[in-house]
Amino acid sequence: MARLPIYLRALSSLAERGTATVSSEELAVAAGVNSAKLRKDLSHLGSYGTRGVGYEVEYLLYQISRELGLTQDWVVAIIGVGNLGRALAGYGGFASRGFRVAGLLDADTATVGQDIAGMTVQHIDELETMIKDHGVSITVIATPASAAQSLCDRVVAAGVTSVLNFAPVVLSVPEGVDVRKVDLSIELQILAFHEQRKAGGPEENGTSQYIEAVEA
Amino acid sequence: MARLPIYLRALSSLAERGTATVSSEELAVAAGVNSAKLRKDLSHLGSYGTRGVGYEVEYLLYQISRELGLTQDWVVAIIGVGNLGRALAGYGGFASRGFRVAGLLDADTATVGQDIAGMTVQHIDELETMIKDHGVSITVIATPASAAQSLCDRVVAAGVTSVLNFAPVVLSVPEGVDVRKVDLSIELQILAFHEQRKAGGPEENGTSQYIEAVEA
DNA sequence: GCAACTTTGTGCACACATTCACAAAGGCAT
DNA sequence: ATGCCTTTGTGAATGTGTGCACAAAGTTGC
Ligand SMILES: NC(=O)c1ccc[n+]([C@@H]2O[C@H](COP(=O)([O-])OP(=O)(O)OC[C@H]3O[C@@H](n4cnc5c(N)ncnc54)[C@H](O)[C@@H]3O)[C@@H](O)[C@H]2O)c1
Ligand SMILES: NC(=O)c1ccc[n+]([C@@H]2O[C@H](COP(=O)([O-])OP(=O)(O)OC[C@H]3O[C@@H](n4cnc5c(N)ncnc54)[C@H](O)[C@@H]3O)[C@@H](O)[C@H]2O)c1
Repeated sequence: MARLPIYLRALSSLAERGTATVSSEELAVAAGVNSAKLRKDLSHLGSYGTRGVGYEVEYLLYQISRELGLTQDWVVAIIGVGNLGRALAGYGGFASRGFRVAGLLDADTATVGQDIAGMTVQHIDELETMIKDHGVSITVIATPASAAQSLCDRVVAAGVTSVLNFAPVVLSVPEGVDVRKVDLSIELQILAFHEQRKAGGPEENGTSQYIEAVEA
Repeated sequence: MARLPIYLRALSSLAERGTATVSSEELAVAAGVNSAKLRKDLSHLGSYGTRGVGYEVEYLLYQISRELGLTQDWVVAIIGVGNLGRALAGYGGFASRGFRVAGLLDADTATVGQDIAGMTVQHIDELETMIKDHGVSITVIATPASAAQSLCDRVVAAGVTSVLNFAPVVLSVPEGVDVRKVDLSIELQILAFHEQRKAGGPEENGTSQYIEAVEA
């Protein structure tokens, strides 16, 4: 379930504050969801709550981590070390959740060899070698859209079955490979859509030059 | 509908290639969705297709842009000019869709005054002034989690009703304000979850030190 | 021990999204 | 014109997610 990471974060925050147990209602508020939904989500992992009391924070933390596969480390490679790739490379939020960046790869000869966040950028020709040698299981693509599909094909051919894509293209992959997409432009467009609704209201017209006939 | 931006991108790509009309089937493949779903989505905007032929690319492009509110410009402010904020500031994909970055704001005195992507970083104290003077309608928060909620409160108080949040916290806002969240760590965790499923399969056990009793 | 209280886990109803399948609609060739 | 062929738009069936509401379960106080 896609909400487990949010619960995990809320629980971590509670654990740091020294809270021992938490009710579904409290945790739901912290996670920004309905308490019934939270209980239903958690019940899918098993019965980890105590009626009349709530959930033991540390125990639930462990169970969710295990369910998400965070009790083991995952090896990540970042392809494309431009503006975005650099930001990702230097981001501390990955390592803290068991995601280890094994390497950075780029095609630009001026970028290859640079030291970024304690790593040396390698040439994209090393891609397959790096995946095999470091046991990379998740690949992040942060290149221009034009290069994304062929790079995706290469990492899939090298055995990677999880890809996080920042390029604004729909990647096509064989069955069994998971692609998740982060597209800031789409997020902004969705905000703009709602913003327009709020401002304009339900005034449905203004097709301007395209309208030719109107029915009664 | 959240898929319209994807259709928009596919259509733009077709338009560049000089395609005049496209069938729901072709467009669905390009967007990575089912063709019936695509037709139903488009039918919510009105009847813009021609039976036996398909959809006129330019016309549909305009209709979707209008529906999404992209026929007007939206003014964006970016708060927090760190690793991520810099990448966003320099990203060309915003301007090309009618999102104009009006300003960059930060609290760090070493960052304030720097020129980034043709803009001078302003001090966060200028936040309210900037929002009013430039008519900012969408705010991007790219600060550490600890500062996000109070900054969010400030922009909402200043009249902004759309926020794109990169900080790993659940922002609480009054009704009528839209918040969208981009959380890379969550994306990676979801990939890890599926990766574990693929590798481990349905071997459900291994609760290790926590297990105490097992039923038959 | 017992009763009152709290909180979980879940049955149920409802809303919404997805997909299939097909009739109606329009273009095109003859 | 006429009939065939393609493709839309949508009814209906199915699936999925959400939230209410409550009984069962467990705790705490007396
Ligand atoms: N910067 C942002 O805030 C932002 C926001 C949304 C989406 N994106 C998307 O993320 C991607 C990267 O954005 P960016 O701003 O970092 O772009 P960028 O141009 O700064 O960086 C792209 C990097 O990819 C490298 N590259 C190009 N072809 C390659 C190849 N075949 N193999 C390996 N590396 C290759 C380039 O050398 C460059 O270093 C783009 O697709 C962009 O649309 C970026
Ligand atoms: N870098 C990434 O790839 C990445 C990935 C996922 C999430 N994030 C999240 O995005 C946010 C920013 O990440 P980053 O890597 O750019 O961090 P960063 O530390 O590089 O940048 C944060 C910036 O915010 C500024 N800031 C702090 N408090 C402020 C305030 N009160 N008002 C205005 N500005 C303030 C700081 O001066 C700094 O310039 C963080 O919450 C991080 O968790 C980053």
